[in-house]
Amino acid sequence: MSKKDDLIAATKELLWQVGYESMSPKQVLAESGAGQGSLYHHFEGKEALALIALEEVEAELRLRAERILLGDGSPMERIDRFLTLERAATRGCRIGRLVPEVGVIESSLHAPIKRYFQFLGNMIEGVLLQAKASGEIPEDAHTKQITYLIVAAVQGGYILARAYQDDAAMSTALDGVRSLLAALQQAGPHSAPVEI
Amino acid sequence: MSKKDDLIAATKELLWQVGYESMSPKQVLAESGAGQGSLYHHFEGKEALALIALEEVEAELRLRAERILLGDGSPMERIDRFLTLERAATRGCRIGRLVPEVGVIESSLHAPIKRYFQFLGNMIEGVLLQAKASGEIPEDAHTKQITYLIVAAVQGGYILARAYQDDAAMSTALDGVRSLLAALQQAGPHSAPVEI
DNA sequence: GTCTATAGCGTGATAGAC
DNA sequence: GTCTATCACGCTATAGAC
Repeated sequence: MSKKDDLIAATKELLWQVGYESMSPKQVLAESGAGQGSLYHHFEGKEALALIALEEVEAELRLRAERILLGDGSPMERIDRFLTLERAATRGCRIGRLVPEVGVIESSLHAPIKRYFQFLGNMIEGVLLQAKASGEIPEDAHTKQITYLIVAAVQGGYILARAYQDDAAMSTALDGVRSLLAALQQAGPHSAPVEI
Repeated sequence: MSKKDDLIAATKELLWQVGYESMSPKQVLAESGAGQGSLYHHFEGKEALALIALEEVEAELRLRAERILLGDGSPMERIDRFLTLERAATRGCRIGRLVPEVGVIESSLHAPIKRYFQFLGNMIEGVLLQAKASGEIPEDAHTKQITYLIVAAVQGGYILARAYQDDAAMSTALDGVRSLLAALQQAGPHSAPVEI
């Protein structure tokens, strides 16, 4: 099982660093120390290997989010802890960075990506509903919109940090969310959110 | 000048659709109808062609943002119009979609990208400062953080829409920003934003 | 289960005719 | 200024020895 695991580990790293389309089996072999045959013995090809690797990444990120969002503290404290998580901002999101690639969206790799965002959204919205129930945020706050905003701000924060080549850009964007959520918590129960 | 322009137009389209690393000169030739020699007569190579194309995209997106953010209406109305701009959400941002690629960030293509985000940030923050001056938002609102949040929400909105394969996901995220900005406008002048 | 060798194709770029 | 023909190389995948 050793070489197989080495191949998966190398693929996880390369998917993060160079993405799927630009990741060559040759690079995977070099990074893992395996020979040509090992890859095609254990996996049907590049896509099958990437799928296994990506599903592992998905599990890791889900676990990290779960630990915080189902952890200690009031609902809004947990949201805040999620927003202040330490992230390798300029490296980009291990899952979100793959989304622009056509070869990802139009292949089996789309499934774990969509699943991850759905999971994260459900998790965050659940916490926001708790915050509403406990009175931390107004009754009429739009939890679905705020959920999507939080996820988008994280993803966009990665993009900004990479564009500026500066981790701080992501923190600034996420502090913006925290700042507006703080204002929401101060607002009365009838703060007239946007109509759709 | 005809074939040269055709090559640039084809490159702009392909940069959007498949990105930089996965865009082959062969594709550009097919899409533009030009022959092999035309590309290398007018440009030094793939990177030089992509740079010209990307600078044109940059100019187009700057112009679009400028028209809205320096246009009619109160400052916060203009921000709102920027957030409700019609966007090809599932296609992704023509500039932001290139950011995850190593070959983009580590090449001459990085410059127009960074420049665009700086321009957009300056523009939005300028409008937020006007909003502050006119009393539309509280004196102590953190304009830089909110600026970064707005840009990140747009970029992340594109990612979400593409991950879900649903344009509505982006609108929902941006409605989240609009909703929180509306709450901010309702809030008093001492709404205690997050401390950094 | 792991390796080396190699196939078949597409890439980015060049040469040189018209 | 535009074209076709071609180069050297790297890609994904397969074959077959050990």
